[in-house]
Amino acid sequence: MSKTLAILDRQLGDRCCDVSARPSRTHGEATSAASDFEHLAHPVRLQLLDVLARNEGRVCVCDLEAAVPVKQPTVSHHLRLLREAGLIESEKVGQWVYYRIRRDSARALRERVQQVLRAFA
Amino acid sequence: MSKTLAILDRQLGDRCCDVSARPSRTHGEATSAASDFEHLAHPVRLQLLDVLARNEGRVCVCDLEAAVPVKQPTVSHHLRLLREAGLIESEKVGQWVYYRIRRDSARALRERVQQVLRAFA
DNA sequence: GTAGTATATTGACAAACATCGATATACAGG
DNA sequence: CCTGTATATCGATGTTTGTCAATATACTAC
Repeated sequence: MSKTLAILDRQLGDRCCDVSARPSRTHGEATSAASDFEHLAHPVRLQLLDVLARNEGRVCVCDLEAAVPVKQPTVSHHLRLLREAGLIESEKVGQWVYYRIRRDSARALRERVQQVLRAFA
Repeated sequence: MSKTLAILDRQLGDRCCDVSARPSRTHGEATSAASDFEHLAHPVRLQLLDVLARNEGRVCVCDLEAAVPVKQPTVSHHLRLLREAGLIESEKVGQWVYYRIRRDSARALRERVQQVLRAFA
């Protein structure tokens, strides 16, 4: 009766695809969860977040540039993605732009990620 | 003297880019962490893992196909990526192929991910 | 003003990725 | 054998992503 039993009871020669295994989340929910992972799915972005997390509140772009193996426009590109994702914010001071990690967003992200992964392992 | 102080002490007009903010991980380490996230960064893969996690050990491809909004070759494609990542495994039974999640790998993945995210939030 | 520095944006390009139709392979049942 | 079903693979296509040189913008100092 339960969907698990329906699957277990299937024998050789039975019709397949009884469609008893349904996802617990809609595709839309999966898409938004996937976007959390996408933001983290690049080594440069992970390194940028790492540096920002370890240098509270005062890191300019050229410091970040020195920390990763890509050129300045690419650093700006990844910083923009992280900012659009809400994970970092910036403040212009004189000719520099200081970036910092948004701990609240990072924590919320971590909790959403943990919730997804708890269902798998 | 500490790198954090060096950054905080910088004043308007000072030279920027003292390269004092270094990543705590190499680019290689960041690349391997990023690949963990890449495997999870697609809604179809998340839905497949979800169904497999909730239906212990006996889900055939056509059941999975019914659970996601893409065609059968695309399901096979994503299953291959997940298998190559070590997150799932398959067993051929008659004309069907049953997939299951590898709980040990999923748990190891979760722990690596948690370790990365703990550094940010 | 001019010159120099820091950062963002643009535009072009290549590489990677997602998708699917068509086909191949393998198996089951007649 | 042949027919039908389940799954994988191939090949083509369109989309997204990452990268960087060149340029634009904004600021500082003179």
